[in-house]
Amino acid sequence: MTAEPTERREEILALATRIFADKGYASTTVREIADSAGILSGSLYHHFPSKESMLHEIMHGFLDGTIEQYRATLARGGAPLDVLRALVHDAFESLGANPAALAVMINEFNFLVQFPRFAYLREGAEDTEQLWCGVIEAGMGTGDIRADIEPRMIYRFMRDTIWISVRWYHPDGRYHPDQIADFYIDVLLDGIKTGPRARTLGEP
Amino acid sequence: MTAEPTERREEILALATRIFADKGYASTTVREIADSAGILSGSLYHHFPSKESMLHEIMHGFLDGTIEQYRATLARGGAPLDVLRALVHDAFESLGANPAALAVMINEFNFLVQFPRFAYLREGAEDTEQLWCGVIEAGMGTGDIRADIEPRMIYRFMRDTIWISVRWYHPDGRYHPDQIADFYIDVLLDGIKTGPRARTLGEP
DNA sequence: GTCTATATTGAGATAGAC
DNA sequence: GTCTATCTCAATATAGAC
Repeated sequence: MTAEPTERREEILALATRIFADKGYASTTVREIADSAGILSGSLYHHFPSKESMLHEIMHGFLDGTIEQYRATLARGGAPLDVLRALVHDAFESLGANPAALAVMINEFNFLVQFPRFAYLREGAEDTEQLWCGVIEAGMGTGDIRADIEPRMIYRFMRDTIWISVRWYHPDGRYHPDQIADFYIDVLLDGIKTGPRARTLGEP
Repeated sequence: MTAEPTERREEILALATRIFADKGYASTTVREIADSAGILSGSLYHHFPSKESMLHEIMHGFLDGTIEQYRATLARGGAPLDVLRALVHDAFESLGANPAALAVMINEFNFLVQFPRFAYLREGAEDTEQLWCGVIEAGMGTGDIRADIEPRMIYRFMRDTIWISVRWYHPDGRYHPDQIADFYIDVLLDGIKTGPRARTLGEP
């Protein structure tokens, strides 16, 4: 059931991820996946027990990877605002590393999370929320972040605005994920109005 | 083909909109829609020629409604920052009026827009983008909005962050769309850092 | 306006040869 | 590891009675 990760498997899974991201999981047929891999649909079942198992692998891979990165950042410690900046960088990095997997995640999450066999999605999301909110609350404690908003609202606002950028992000574009992260942090912390706090994309 | 809008039709379309929003268009069956209306699947075809025609009606209804509102706001004129605020209010109003229709729109847009018969989606999106960008550029001209970012980036950032809030917005919640709009404008224009420009949700 | 009954297609999945 | 061939089921849609 949990087959060893061969190169061919990974290759097919990457193809499936892209198609799921483009068309949506439900609208994707196993025949399309097989076509893109240059094989027939039946041959897919040598690598994966089902279409859904591919989705599980994609979700698990993405969730586990990002959470691990967040924990490492948190473990390094630092001032709340700095940790928050680092988390934003982590998020954009995972976005840049596998935009298709993230697209699948944000497109299918709400629908899948209702099924018991996808319960791990909710757990992962809640763990992540706890982690971010802890940092935001710390920032409110030090007076760096406005405390008149619920930390959860700030977190979800940040998460969604970062994640949604996958819809226009192109890995081959002119900006590196780190640049985009810096820019995003500026806009989020200082707003889009003119003022002395603003910083441009051109600066390092 | 284009049937007159009876009450029963509208009722069924509203039910379909909610289910499309919850499960996704592709994962929704005509049987589920019929079930929720208390009829059998075959009976749906007395009201609509196909499942896809329901989707078209939902999309058209939402797009046409919001664009009309935007145009009316623009026609009233005013200072760029004030018009921008009014547009944000419009957006949250259309979100509050029919969250399910908006959810369908943002969930299915990217997939559907590739099909020629959904080309009007792209046209509507482009018209809207032009409209907002004109206001943003005017705001840059008056020096109210930082001019080191492309207007299109600002627009898409605003649009996506507003639209995505449909995922946690509850029509029966404690906040009126206008309140949320005010709050959003504050955060977007002034950022989440502490400072004299910040305003709380409590104020009118 | 809804039901009964059914046509038709396309999907995910399987068994065994190569 | 892939192909051939096929099974099975569920989905959209239709025709005509009530």
